[in-house]
Amino acid sequence: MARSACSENMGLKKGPWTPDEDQKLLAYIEERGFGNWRTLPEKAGLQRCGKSCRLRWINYLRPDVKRGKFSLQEEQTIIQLHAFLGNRWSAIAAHLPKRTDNEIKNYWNTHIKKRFTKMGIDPTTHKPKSNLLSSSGRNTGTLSHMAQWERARLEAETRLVRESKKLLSTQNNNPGFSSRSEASATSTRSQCLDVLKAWQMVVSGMFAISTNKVLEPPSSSSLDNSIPIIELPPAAAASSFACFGGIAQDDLILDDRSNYHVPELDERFDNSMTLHDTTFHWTAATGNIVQNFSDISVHDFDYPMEEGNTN
DNA sequence: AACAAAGTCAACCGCCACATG
DNA sequence: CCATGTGGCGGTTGACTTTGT
Repeated sequence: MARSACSENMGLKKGPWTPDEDQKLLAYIEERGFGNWRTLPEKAGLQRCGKSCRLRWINYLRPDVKRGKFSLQEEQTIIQLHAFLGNRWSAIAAHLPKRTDNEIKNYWNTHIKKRFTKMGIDPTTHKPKSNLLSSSGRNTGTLSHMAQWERARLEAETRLVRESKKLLSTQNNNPGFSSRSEASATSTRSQCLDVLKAWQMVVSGMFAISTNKVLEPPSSSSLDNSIPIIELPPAAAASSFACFGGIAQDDLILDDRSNYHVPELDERFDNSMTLHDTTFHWTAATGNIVQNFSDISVHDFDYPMEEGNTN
């Protein structure tokens, strides 16, 4: 049976929401929870389709939605995560508390993307356009490897969220509980700052290797063989992890090959994917990308400062 | 002041994945 | 398995606002 799209639902209103409609939706959800989006509009006395209600709630009415300008930190996070994830806005949004995927997508398309283009950087690959041909092999290899990690991790997160949904379905009709999406997002956030952590470690690794560079022949089967692998000297690696990654030095375990592991990440990766090796290998190829991030992020814009940020 | 162009962002659309029967 | 319903996602649109001439 063919499904009817929102637009095909006769007599249903489209376009901008009125304050009255907002009030109806809000009141209904506060009182009874949202349960089934498809049947909600009728119960709430709205001439809208369920999808429209859901979107309005998620992007605008939800009490924990943060609106307004993006801070410098938020923007950096978006850029970093976009390098890993591409246009997976919901995954990116999971790392930005109180921001919606739609808002992030809009911000990317209207602000960041333009700035990238202006600076001659390809917004898709995050690489200077002039370097696309010459260096694509190296960087693409690194990023795709990282993306592989992240893809697998996201799959695991999806499973987690699905499990939590089952739990939450019992709470759905509790008026005090605002939204499943909210709960899912919260659950996801609490579980998965790994990417950011990992990225920050990439950055820290890059700085650490600047004076202690040790090149080794390719060793990991999971890495592009053309990429020279840089092993962080234990001391440098540990201190930089502790500084940048938000991971205490005590959390790191040194294995018999002098590689550092983060048990928390190891465990999570083990649960979510097949990794040949969860040891962190940072490649020189990452360097220029990170440099680009910082160049771009501080480029001629006024940023609202986060509380407590003295930059 | 009037108009055009550019920018912004809320909302829609179509597709997909997953759950359920 | 298959059919169907639902929620969720990313791409896109278009109304509205701001900026430039």
